Amino acid sequence: MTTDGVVEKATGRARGIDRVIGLMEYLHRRRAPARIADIARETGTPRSTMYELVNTLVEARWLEMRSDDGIVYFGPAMHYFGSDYLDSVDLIRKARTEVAHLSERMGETAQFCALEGNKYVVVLNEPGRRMFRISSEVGIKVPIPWTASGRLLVDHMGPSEILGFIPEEDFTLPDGRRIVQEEFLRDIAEARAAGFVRTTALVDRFTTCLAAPVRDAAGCCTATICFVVPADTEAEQQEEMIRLLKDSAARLSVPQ
Amino acid sequence: MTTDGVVEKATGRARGIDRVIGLMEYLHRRRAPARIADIARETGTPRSTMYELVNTLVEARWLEMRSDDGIVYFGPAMHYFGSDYLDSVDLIRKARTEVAHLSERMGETAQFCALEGNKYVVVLNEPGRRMFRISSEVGIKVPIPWTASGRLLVDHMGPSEILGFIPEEDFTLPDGRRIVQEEFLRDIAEARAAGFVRTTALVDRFTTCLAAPVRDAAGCCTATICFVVPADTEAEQQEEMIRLLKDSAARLSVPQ
DNA sequence: GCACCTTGTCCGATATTTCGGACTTCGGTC
DNA sequence: GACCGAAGTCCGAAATATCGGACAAGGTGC
Repeated sequence: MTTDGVVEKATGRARGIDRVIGLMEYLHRRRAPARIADIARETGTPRSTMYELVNTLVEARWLEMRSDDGIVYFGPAMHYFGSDYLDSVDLIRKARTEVAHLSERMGETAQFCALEGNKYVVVLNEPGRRMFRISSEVGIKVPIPWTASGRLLVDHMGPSEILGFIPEEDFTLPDGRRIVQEEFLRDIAEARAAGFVRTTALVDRFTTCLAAPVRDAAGCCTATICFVVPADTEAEQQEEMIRLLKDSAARLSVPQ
Repeated sequence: MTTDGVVEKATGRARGIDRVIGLMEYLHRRRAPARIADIARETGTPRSTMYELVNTLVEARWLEMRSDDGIVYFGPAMHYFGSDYLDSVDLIRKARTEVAHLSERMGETAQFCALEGNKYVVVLNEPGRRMFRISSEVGIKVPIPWTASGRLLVDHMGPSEILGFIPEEDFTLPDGRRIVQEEFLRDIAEARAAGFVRTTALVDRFTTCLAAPVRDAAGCCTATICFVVPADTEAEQQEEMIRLLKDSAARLSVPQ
């Protein structure tokens, strides 16, 4: 994966701001500090340009030098801006409280998820108290059929609309298995009727995901709130989690 | 307040990236969505340039159009990058758990604070359950003497070093009152001995702040964890909070 | 010691981005 | 209905940011 998105003219010249966007998105995909030269190579940016830009960004604290060895990653300024964003969106602000309560109460990973285009993203993630934390990565796009929440987030569409909306290749799981479209559509209908959804061993063999829909005034599922737990979690405990999720989801939803 | 920081050549020309940094910092200071024309004026950027940049940033989801009326504010990408930052810093990741527990347990606002240069900043803020939430703003620089935590964060320095480190004008509170330097130094010594600090009615007349120090291997206070509560909170409850803070702080500190 | 690779800095040329200003809409006010 | 200000778009000119390549400083393997 190289340039992606950076519009270069024929000469290979690009605006600094476009280079910076490419750089930040690269770091986000990578989810780990990177060497400047690597960033330059992977984003298709000339080395001298990248050094120049990184210096500017480090000064602004958008990036941070790690282990003063030419390794950089996101800096505190990104957290401050992101925090401003979370505070500015009413639904997300309320969801933070809910997710925190859920995670604290059950000691399991709780999340708040939504659609971004035709992909699923985790918006909020509060890890549980487990040693080996089960949790997806915030802000990473994932095919809709790979997730429990995905089955709720498209439930306002008709079957053909859903299949038109989700790219064909998204029905193939990371391990190569295929999700049968009819089963997927059936899951969606059942989830809608039940007011929650449960999936087990979808992307991860030992994980169960429980999710409840957050609905807007039109009854459209705009987001979900969910637990991510080990697949062998006691049935009774799962029932309690579903109750809690439904309560939280109701508080976040616009009363019908 | 205009340009601030944006290095303009004599002609008034500046790099796009510098303009963008100015724009984001303006929004952060403002803490509210802004009209594009206002951003341009307030940051000293030509209007046509600002429109161009905002379009680019909206497309990248760094900014978001609010109410499609030319009003913009931070977008989800900032949250994703900020989230990556939080996860990448070990101390902050641990502090998130502590702050969440504290806030949940007592129902009051809990925070994790640090120094940024010679100013104090709130890094993590978990609001309590109060109707009128008492809470400072994440990522906003505040003079050290205005805060309880500030009295811990400089306790590795000598008196003259401290007074040299903190700008003279930072001893003046927002309402014009002066903090006497000798008293400030005494507070610091007492706080160090007690292992916590309490301040009341410093910036805000009705607020008490309780803080405990997080120390590194050298015993230097690199951060604090604190509660922000109404000044009339029962003494007994405050004692419990102090106990909780000390426990949390100990878990975050490097064992001496 | 030598060859080789990587990191980081520096410099001049030129392709391009920024900038100012003109212009069109739109909405409100008198 | 005329006037005014604000929002947004468009365009050509020129100041300059980006780029390639050269270079120095380390580090490593043989």
